[in-house]
Amino acid sequence: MSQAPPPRSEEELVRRARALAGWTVGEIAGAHGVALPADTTRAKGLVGQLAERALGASAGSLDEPDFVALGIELKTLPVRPDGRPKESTFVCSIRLADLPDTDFEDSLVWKKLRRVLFVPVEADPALALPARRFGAPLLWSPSSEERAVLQADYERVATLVLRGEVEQLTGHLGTYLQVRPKAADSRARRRAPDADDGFIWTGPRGFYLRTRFTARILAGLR
Amino acid sequence: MSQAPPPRSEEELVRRARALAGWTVGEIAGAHGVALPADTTRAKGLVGQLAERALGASAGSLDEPDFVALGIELKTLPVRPDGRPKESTFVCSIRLADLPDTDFEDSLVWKKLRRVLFVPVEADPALALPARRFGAPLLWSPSSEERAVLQADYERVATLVLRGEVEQLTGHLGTYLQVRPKAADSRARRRAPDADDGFIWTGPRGFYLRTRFTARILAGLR
DNA sequence: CAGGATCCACTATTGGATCCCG
DNA sequence: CGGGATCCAATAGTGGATCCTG
Repeated sequence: MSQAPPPRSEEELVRRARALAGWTVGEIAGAHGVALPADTTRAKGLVGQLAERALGASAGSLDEPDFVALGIELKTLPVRPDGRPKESTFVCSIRLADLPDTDFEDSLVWKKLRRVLFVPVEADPALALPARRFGAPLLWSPSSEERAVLQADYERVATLVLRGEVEQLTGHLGTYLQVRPKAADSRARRRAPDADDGFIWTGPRGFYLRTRFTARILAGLR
Repeated sequence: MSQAPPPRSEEELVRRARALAGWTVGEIAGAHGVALPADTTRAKGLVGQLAERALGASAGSLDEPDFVALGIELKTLPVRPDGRPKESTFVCSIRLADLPDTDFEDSLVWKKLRRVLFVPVEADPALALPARRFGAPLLWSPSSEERAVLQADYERVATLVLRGEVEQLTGHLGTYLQVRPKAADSRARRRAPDADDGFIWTGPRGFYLRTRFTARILAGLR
């Protein structure tokens, strides 16, 4: 399986992403020697990982954006036939124990969202996975208003965790940044601080960008 | 059919509305000699008119709140078993021709929403109409934030009408104040200004309060 | 018709549950 | 597990259609 070298500049990364546009998932998978399951249920995440390979993302970066040297995070975005995103976008897991001690500026959320390369991919269920096409990429940074909303969403979550109210962390929270379960299944458990000095077990959660937020971004409504 | 005299003060109106709470629609209808259809489909609006009678609203006020002397508008609010409203709340019809010339301060929307007496009424489909109970009333005025949002919603509509874009007036518009059809049926037509000096025919529309807005109000989330 | 509203088929959104890879 | 995500049942929202009274 081939893996492209890291792009040396933002321009190079954007050139590569533009070159991807119009090709199908099947074509790109073939070019990189990646096998595609027939069933999309068995392929969750594969298109994202394929895009990483094709664009030269540093594989397995943990607390950093995908393109570490460029400070750019890569996100594939499943889009409907009309171009609007279908799903929310995973940002990062929530470290419940660290959250109250981490300012937004220093958070992984902010590190990843400061600059994002969105790569749309067709996700019409009527299209078989190999037939789906990559679309024109969008290199995005939040406006000051967007940043303020993201920060407010983050701080609301941090406050709840600080107060030990982790069970209030549901998908209802957040204007742009949403909180959702992030686990293989609902039986997974993590320790979280409780209201006193102890801890409680709760389901692991992640930060996601709401679909309507990425829809605004793609639509160029700034 | 009996009709209560107008209340002489806000306090008297609220006393009457509180006295209504707990009684059923059937009981109040009986007390006022009003017949109730068996079918709720044939009774649309009747509970609202019954509440007007019972509380002494000035019948047939047009461009004024129901209690003209008090400046208070009466709205019955159909609520689910858990107390949350089921439907949006009609405010007033949209006079398409006048809208662009009328500031929010002078609008019928603002005249009616400045002060509203909400009277909840059970609206669980499992309950027959006569068995549905009136709930505890809430005398409400918009906070400054709420007013600002209502005004922004209003002005967005006014702008679209001014530009002749009446076909953009759909239920999607508005954070708190929604635009919806307001007619006996979909064949009804009204004249509306077009982009030039002429007019086009379009369906009559009204301003409504979104269900989520009245839900916030009832929940006391201010 | 304007004011008082609700019905309901359809679509869109929600958010908890789940799946692959290394 | 953490990073890459999507699935899908249930709920909420939409808005056209409709109904009564004066």
